[in-house]
This record gives sequence, C-alpha cells and structure tokens, in this order.
Amino acid sequence: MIVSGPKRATLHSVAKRAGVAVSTVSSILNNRPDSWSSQKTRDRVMTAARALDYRPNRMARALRTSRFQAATLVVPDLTNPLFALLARSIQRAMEQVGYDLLIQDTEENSAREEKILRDVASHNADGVILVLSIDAAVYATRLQELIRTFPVVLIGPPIPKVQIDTLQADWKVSLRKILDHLTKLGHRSFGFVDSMANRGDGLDRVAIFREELSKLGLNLQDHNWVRCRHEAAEVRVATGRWASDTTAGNRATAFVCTNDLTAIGSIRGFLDAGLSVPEDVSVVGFDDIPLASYLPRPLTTIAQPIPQIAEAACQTLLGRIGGTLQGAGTHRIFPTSLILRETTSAPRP
Amino acid sequence: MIVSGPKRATLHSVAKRAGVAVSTVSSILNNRPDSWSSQKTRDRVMTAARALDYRPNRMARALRTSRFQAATLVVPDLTNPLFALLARSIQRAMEQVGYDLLIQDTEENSAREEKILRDVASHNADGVILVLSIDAAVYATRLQELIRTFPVVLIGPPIPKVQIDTLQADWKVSLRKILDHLTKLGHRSFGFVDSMANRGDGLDRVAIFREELSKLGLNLQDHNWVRCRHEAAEVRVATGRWASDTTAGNRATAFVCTNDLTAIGSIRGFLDAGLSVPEDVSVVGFDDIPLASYLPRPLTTIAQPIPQIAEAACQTLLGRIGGTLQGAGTHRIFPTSLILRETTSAPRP
DNA sequence: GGCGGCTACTGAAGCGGATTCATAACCTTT
DNA sequence: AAAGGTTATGAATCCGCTTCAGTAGCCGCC
Repeated sequence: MIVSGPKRATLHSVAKRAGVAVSTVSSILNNRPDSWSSQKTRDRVMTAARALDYRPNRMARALRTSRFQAATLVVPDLTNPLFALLARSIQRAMEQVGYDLLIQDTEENSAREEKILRDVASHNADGVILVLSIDAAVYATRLQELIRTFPVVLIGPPIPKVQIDTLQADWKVSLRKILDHLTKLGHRSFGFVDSMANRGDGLDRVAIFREELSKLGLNLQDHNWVRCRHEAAEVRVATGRWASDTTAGNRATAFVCTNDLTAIGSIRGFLDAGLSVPEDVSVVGFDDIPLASYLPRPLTTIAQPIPQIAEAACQTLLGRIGGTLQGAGTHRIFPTSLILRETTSAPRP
Repeated sequence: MIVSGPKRATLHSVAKRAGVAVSTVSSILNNRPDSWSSQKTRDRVMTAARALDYRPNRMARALRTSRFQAATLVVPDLTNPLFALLARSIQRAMEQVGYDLLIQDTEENSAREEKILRDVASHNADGVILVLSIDAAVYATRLQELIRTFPVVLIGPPIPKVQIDTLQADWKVSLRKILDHLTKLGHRSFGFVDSMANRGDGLDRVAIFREELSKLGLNLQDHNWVRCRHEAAEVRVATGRWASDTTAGNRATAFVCTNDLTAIGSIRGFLDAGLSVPEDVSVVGFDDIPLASYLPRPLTTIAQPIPQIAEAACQTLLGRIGGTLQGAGTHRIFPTSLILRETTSAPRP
C-alpha cells in the first residue's frame, strides 16, 4: 500500500537512456511533422521509452501547452437515464481523442447551477458542454461573458442574442409526430405534463405544443396543463389531482409528457386515481430511456439520437478549444423518432 | 466567441500590482499557517488579487504539487440510477475539498473495464474509486500492482490477498432482513435472480443467500436460481422462461433480486407469463432507486446508505492520496434497511 | 556595541515537458 | 577540398506555482 511508488520515467530519463537530447525524445514521441529524425534514433528512443514504461506527465504537458485534455459536462440530473446515456456517449467520444471527462450534476437546483456555471472555468478542463435545468436565457449575460474566455457548447435551444453553439433534438417535429399518431387514433382533447416548469426549454416547449395544436384547430386548456417543478414525485401527485378533478369539462384523453420519467410519474398518478393507461388516458413520453420498454406497460415515446448529439457536441467543443472552429455560434437540430409501444390507444368512445 | 481571451492574472501580476514578491502572494492566498504576514500586506494582496480576478492556474499548481486535485470514479453502468446516485454523492463529497471528479463507465463490458483499469493511473486524477462489474478477484494481480503506485478504493467485497481499501453494504444482514420478512409472510420456497452473473460480488451473493437459507433449514433449488449477464433485457426473458416452466416442482413463491433494475425486469417477465406480482410471486429488489416507489407496483427493496458510503469512500481515498492513511487495507460495511412496499405479500395458499 | 533572536518578506530553484534556435553532422555540388 | 545546403541534435527558456533558504530590519540583552 505504498502510494508514493518508485519515480516515474520522465522525458529526461528516457533521453538519457537512449543517449539523445530531451528535445529529440519529445519531438519523436509526439511525432512532430517536421524534423524527421533518423530511423535509428527513432528506434532507440522508442525502445527506451517502452523499457522505462514512459508516460508523459499530464501536469507538465498541460502547463506547457495550457491544455488539460479534458472537458466538463454539466447535466441537470445524472439520475435521469437520459443524461446518464448522454454522459456515456460524450465520454466515449472524448476518450477517442484522449480527453478526460469531468461531470457536474446541478441536481436541478438553480443555486447550485449558478455556482457551477460561475466556477466552471476554474476546473481541470478546457471547455464545457452544458445542459441547463432552467431557462438558459436567465444566464444570458453570464454565458455571454463566459464564452469570451472559455469554450462552451449548449445542448438546448439557442439563446437570443448570445453567440453560443447549440445542439438540440427537434421538439417541434417530434410533437408533430406524436399529435399525428394520437389524432389518427381518434384523440381530440390533449393534455401536457411538464415536470420541470422551470426547465431550460420549458416555456418553449408548451409554446410549440400550443402552436402545433392550433394547426389542428385545437388548443390546450388550462386544466389539462399539468405542471410542477420536479420529477416523478410531484408529477404523480399532480396528475392524480387532475384525474380526480371532476369539475373540469373536456378532459384530455391523451397526455404528452416532456420526458419519460415524467410519463412514468404521470402513469402512476393516473393509476392511483383509478384510471387505466391507455384505456382511459393515453400517455406519450420523451427520451426513450432503456427502462421505457420494460415497464409493465411499455411506454410510447420519442427517441432522441443521443450518440449523434453527443458526438456533434464534442466535435463542436473540440473545434472551439482547438481554434479550428471560429466565429458565430452554430446551431444544430437533430431528428427524432416516435417509438410506438403500449401506452397509447384509441380513446374510450 | 474569442476563446483565447485576455491573459489571465498570474501570481506574478498580482505580486506586481500589490508591490510585493510572488512568494508572499502565494503564501497569503493559500494562507499558509506559518508566515503570518502583516495585515497591511495581506490586505494589499487580497485587494490586488480581487481586482485582477486572480484564479490560480491549476495546471501549474498540479505540476508543482504533483496533485491534480481530482479523482476518478469508475462504475459499471452510469445508466443505473444507483450508480448515478453514487456518482452524485461522491462528487458532492469531493467538491467539498476542492476536488474535481472524473467519471468512467465500463458499461459492464469486461474488455473495456480492463482497459480502463490499465489506464486509470494516467488520467488527470490523483486516485480512483472503483466499482467493478465482474469479480474483482480476476483483477487481483493488476490491482495489487496498481495500488503500489496509485491510490485506489474499492466499493465491493474485499479481495483475498489484496491489500486494498474496501467499502460495501451489508449484504448478509440485508438478506436476513428480507428472508425474515418473507418467511413471516409465510413463504417457504425462495428464488434468486442475479442479473449480472459475472458481477463483482456475484458469487459471493448467492453463496451468502444459500447460507442464510440453510440457517432456516431451506435451500436454493437450481431451477429457482435465475441468472443472466445483463440488466432488464435478459432478466425479463429469463424470469419469463422460469415462469412458463411447468415441469419444475417446488416453485419459488418469492424472489430476491440483486438490484432494483433486475427486480423490475423480473416483474416484467412474470407479468409477461401471466403471473401477477405479488399475488403469484413476491419480488424484492436491492438499492431503492428513486423510481422504485413510482412503479405501478412500488417495489419492496433494500436501501443502501449511498451518501455515507460515498463520503467514507472519499475520506479513505483522500487519506491515501494525502498519506494520512497508511498501512493495510481497511474494510467497512454499511448497514441497510428494508423498505416495505407493494411487491411482497403472503403466498397463495 | 556586538550578538542572538525575532518578524516580515524576498529570491531563486525547480516540477516535467514543449519549443525555439543555434550548432553540429552529413551530404551535395563545384 | 571547400563552399553551400540539408537535416539531426541539444542547450536554454518558459509555463505558473510552491517552497525553502535566506536577508533586511528591528529589538533587547549581556
């Protein structure tokens, strides 16, 4: 259990063993494009490096190149499988290029989020991929300032007036797919469940939902708009309350939820209230977390192309870090697909 | 979007502005216990630092102190809320002491796990907290060698002959609690569902299960031992197969699962086969993930004290990193509690 | 008044690797 | 064989910070 083991090999020790200069070793090991050292020297150096099990000291390298070779990922809730999946994909993409990934969980706590955002530039990382839990516009000023000196990529909708790179799933078209599916089944009265009313794209989402609804000549009635601040816990209560509210006319026969966890909570709430899914209410989720298919009633939901989003986010961030990507913020939207399972059916006649 | 902003303040620039030496600034900002500088100088330095928005360059500090102030966490599956929760708790504990947290997900892939283990010491981190997905004994040699030069803490059962620090939940007592609860309900025939037959403590777990069972004069019959390599997907199939296997005598009326995800998959399998839970089979999980209480049938399960385990793991790791903890590996076991919900009931008469 | 003992601060040496630039070695060419 | 042109090599410097030996100034004491 001796933690301070034998001295690690350094460039210097490799150079000595190979009988060449430190700089020679450095340029050979990093195979610098110019300076083609002779094959002989090259071999000598490689052999020595291998023999000594040389690994560059990342601290020294970082100091010299002012690059950690690491990035930070900030998510609202690591516990949500969607973000875990995102984290996994991003980590995979990053490790391809030798980057480490730091993960910060804001736990959907805005004070914490603010703090993390303030300090994000003083961690062992060269840039950050951000998924915010409250409306990103709130941070407009801070972000504007941050990106001046630190590479940032935002997964979420663009922020007006802020020149930041963004990536997001196509919520509008997703909604269109959902509504198309539900109306074909015969639904005419829709509800919306928003588990994080203060979520980054929260307002945006309902707004677009309303817009799509209106194209069908429908609208979202207030009593069918169920919202609360957190995940499953509160959603369950909120949908339960909706279900037992007998006063409201024109009750929704199908609910669209902003994510799968919310959908699961909603279903629980409906069940609590004696409503069965999908017989009494249809429910559609968003994200297609792995669990969605293993629920007693496999969830109909929208799948996001997480690996692609992750990959693109990394490329963008690396572009900013390396300076190959410059200029105005880029914005990308990714297509989604509707996964039909068992929580949607025709409404009761 | 200018990423290479204005030059950040350095110790040197702060020193110049305050009109003192670099070393003075350093010792004041780190308020070194000795060297009580005069209040006057202290103020001057603080003011200058604030004015310049000075933040120590972590790369330089790391190089000098040969400490990244960061740790790695390796988990088998970030997607499992248990590990997400663990990651969150560890991150919280680490940030208390100014440490960053790197997260690596082995994705329950042993090749990947092996690779991660091999490279774990060459990342931007000072130590690692390990949760393995396959029997840790497999890595005995590698781990033995690793801890010679790199601080490691293992969350899981101790490995024979390896002097490594370990922490784990009390599986034996947990089982006792589960069996106690189930036998009181009248169950006499038990089954075991192991979703990761190759999981670190896998063998260990069945062995202890058998042991506890034998204390009650019972035993685990082979056809009631359902196992497979992965989570929900395979479990569902496996339990479904069990359920439809009519040839077996003395079929289990209650199943103990090694984790909640497995329990959820099992329930799904039973349901598929037309068995209802808990009327036909009782099911007990392990972990008490947040979702457990929101399932249509809230899950009876064992809760682990994740925050405490996380905290202790961090303390241990930091102790090794800082050298305050030395000598033989320490081993800690944490108490768990049985959470009674709705997936257990008396067996059919 | 010279000496030791303080206090309050300073100077300079690295940490390990990247990079620049001068020099050395080698090879053409005339 | 000397000049000219490559290419290979190594010494020096720097990155920003910590650390520690050390100095200057001051006080009190025999």
